Amino acid sequence: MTEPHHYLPLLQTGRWYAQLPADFAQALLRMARVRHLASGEVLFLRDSPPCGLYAVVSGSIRISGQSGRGDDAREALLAVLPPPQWFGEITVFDSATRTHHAHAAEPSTLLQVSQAELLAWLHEHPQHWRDLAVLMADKLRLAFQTMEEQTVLSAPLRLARRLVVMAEGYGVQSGKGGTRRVLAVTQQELALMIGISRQTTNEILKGMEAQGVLRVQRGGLEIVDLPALRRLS
Amino acid sequence: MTEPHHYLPLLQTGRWYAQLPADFAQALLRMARVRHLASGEVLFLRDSPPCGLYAVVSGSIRISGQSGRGDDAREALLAVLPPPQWFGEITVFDSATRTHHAHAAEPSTLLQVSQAELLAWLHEHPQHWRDLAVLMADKLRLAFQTMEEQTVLSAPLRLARRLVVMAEGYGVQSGKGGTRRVLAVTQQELALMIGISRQTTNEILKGMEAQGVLRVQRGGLEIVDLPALRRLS
DNA sequence: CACAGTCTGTCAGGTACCCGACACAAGCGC
DNA sequence: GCGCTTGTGTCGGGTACCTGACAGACTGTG
Repeated sequence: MTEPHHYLPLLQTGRWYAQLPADFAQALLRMARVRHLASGEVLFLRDSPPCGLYAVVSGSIRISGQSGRGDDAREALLAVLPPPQWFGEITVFDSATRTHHAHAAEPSTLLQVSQAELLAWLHEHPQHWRDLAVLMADKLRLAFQTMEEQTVLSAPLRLARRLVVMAEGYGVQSGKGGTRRVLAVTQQELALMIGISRQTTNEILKGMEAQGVLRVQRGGLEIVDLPALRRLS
Repeated sequence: MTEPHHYLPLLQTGRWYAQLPADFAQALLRMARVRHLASGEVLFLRDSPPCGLYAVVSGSIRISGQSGRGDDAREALLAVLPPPQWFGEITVFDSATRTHHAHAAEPSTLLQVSQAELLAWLHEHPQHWRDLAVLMADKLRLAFQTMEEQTVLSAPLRLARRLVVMAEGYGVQSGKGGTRRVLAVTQQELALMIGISRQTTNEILKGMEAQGVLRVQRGGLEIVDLPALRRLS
């Protein structure tokens, strides 16, 4: 499984990659090299220099940050990215430092396209800057939506919406790709994502379980009735 | 003042525009046309089709959204953009609908670059897709930072940070451009931006005033000690 | 197997913030 | 000048959510 092109079928299920012009899609795969990460291993840290563009092809990557240094440091979890999500594109554009930490949440496999190689290729094919920017546009739309929900909605609604987004793979699925019924995320992690306590998360989840919307399991949960979950928000 | 090039000196004080390659900077100005908006006038609404790229050159533009339709609609205010901020670029990349409403907060002047003209020009100069994308990258970085603060920090800290960001013109100033000492924003608007109530906002501001960090005025506030404000966060 | 580590479930007490209410001040049209 | 609208200042009661604590369940490891 060290051949990047092995993952083409998987990547094709991603909305962004599937809609790329063929030459760009092929070039990305050609430039990519496969990397394996052990559980918890660091991919990059906040404020570190650019190291290219990545795609998750197995496992999942925790994207996190932490505000407040020292002992009162509180972790903020932005997302846990599942395959076939692409990430790390901001620094390709501005060559500045990383906005977040990226760790493997479990043993994971990535495709890495090196910054230098990608820049060189885009220099030769500048019309594809736009295609890469579309990836960023998708994230900005998602970020705006999340920000608005965070300021306006109550904790139960935020949690319901977040579960919907996660079930849909952060909008990454292309059409019939279907949704994830089982989300392997602890209650603690959900709490960090939406900015509430672990206890409150548990209480809300239990309430949803009582309504038959989902089933709580150890280390995750299973979504039973996604339409109902969507209706909750 | 109907000549776009009249605003060149102002635009040059913006970090993004100032760093653009000369041909792109000139082309934007050449394609721009001047638009005047009365106070409260609508520029575009959420979900409306693309209408191009804008720059505020006088007055200010309220970027807002609203979650929850019907009577329980709560407004969320994303930002009140001052000159020389550029905005509206997401739809240039993906041709999808607007993410927010845009109203004039006061009598305002804008430069508008039409979607079709800009796309045609970029088709001829594709290497400048990257430069436009840098504008989006700046916003995504700011959005990530805001999201993290929103989930991790308490109301007083969020308010302090927001005031710092606003004083610095949302990071738009280039170097010595200096900071805005007077922010023309009501307590109600501040409350909507950081997701707290008007009353709490008032209480926090009064506390800061007691510390001599700022002065509260009708319809706005004056920042007296920006370093102290920064220290509060 | 025993044991440690991690995750879940639940309670009780505290508090940050919300909501409704109302008085007051400043600007704006007539 | 007068009233009208918009924004500020402040209070008191309610509640959503937090913190800390601890017991129980599951899982991997020696």
